[in-house]
Amino acid sequence: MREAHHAECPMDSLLRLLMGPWTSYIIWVLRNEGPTRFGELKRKVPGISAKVLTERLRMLEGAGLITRHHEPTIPPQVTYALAPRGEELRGILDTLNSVALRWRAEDQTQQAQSGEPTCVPAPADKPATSPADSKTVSA
Amino acid sequence: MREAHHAECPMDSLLRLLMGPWTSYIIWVLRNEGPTRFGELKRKVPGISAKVLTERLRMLEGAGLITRHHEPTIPPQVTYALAPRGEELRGILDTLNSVALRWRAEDQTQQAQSGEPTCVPAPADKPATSPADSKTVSA
DNA sequence: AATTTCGGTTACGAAAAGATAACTACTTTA
DNA sequence: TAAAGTAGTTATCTTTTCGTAACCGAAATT
Repeated sequence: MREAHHAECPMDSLLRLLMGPWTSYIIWVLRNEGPTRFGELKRKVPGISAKVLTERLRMLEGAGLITRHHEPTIPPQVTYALAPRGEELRGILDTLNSVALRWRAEDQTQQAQSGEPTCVPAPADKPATSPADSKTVSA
Repeated sequence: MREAHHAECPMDSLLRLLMGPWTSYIIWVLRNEGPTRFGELKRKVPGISAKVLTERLRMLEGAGLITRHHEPTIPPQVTYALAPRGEELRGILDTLNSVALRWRAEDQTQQAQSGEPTCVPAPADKPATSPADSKTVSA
């Protein structure tokens, strides 16, 4: 019902995709941690259930934002990573993050990020598989 | 429950704010149409109910993204507009829109935006953002 | 031999969100 | 006099979503 109203708008579709409660956080974790396995991802996203995590992952995969690599070993290993399109989102997420950081700093009218948890652990993230730096920093 | 997990992350808070079903669309309309009255806004967002629209508007206002100008005339006129912080989001929304547009074009592997509805009517938007008349009645 | 691990899926109940409609106050219009 | 319009609010009902728990197969571990 909600997706039938103005789904013809590309941005709205994208926004609608990114809109789910955990969606952005999952992308954020993948962005910061690099390729991550299901269980580890679940551990990284504190309160999420396997059901919702699977659901979001499937949605994201269907949208081409992440990839799913299934290693059919006996304890199966499923690794998720940002797809090229997910990588394209990095610039936007970074910009959004800087805006959010700035606003918070303005709200505090004082120190921006002193000992504050920044959610983005390190600028030098794990070069797990994608050594390609943010080449799509558009904004 | 959902907002207690990692609400300390500025970006997640912002994402969480932008996340609501109609939220982004409202900002988008305000961005494209300029200051808009409640009824007109409701007409611009096809399937929204007054309840949800009010709720989103209040939330957005509380976050400082939009302003609410209440003219206490007899048929009351309430006009909503992007606040400075809402304006700051324009770049991000534009980038996101261009990404969405590009992806859609890639999906079609052919013409990008021929006769497609673009959701962003005109780059030359209404300059009605003068802060002189927006008193911001504050809740 | 039984349990644990891994990456899920399924069913079920609870909770949250949303839709709908009625109602507010006041003026203008028919 | 009655209806419409403006900007909502409130209540109730329905829909959707979410969390929890159980379960899956097979191999490794205890």
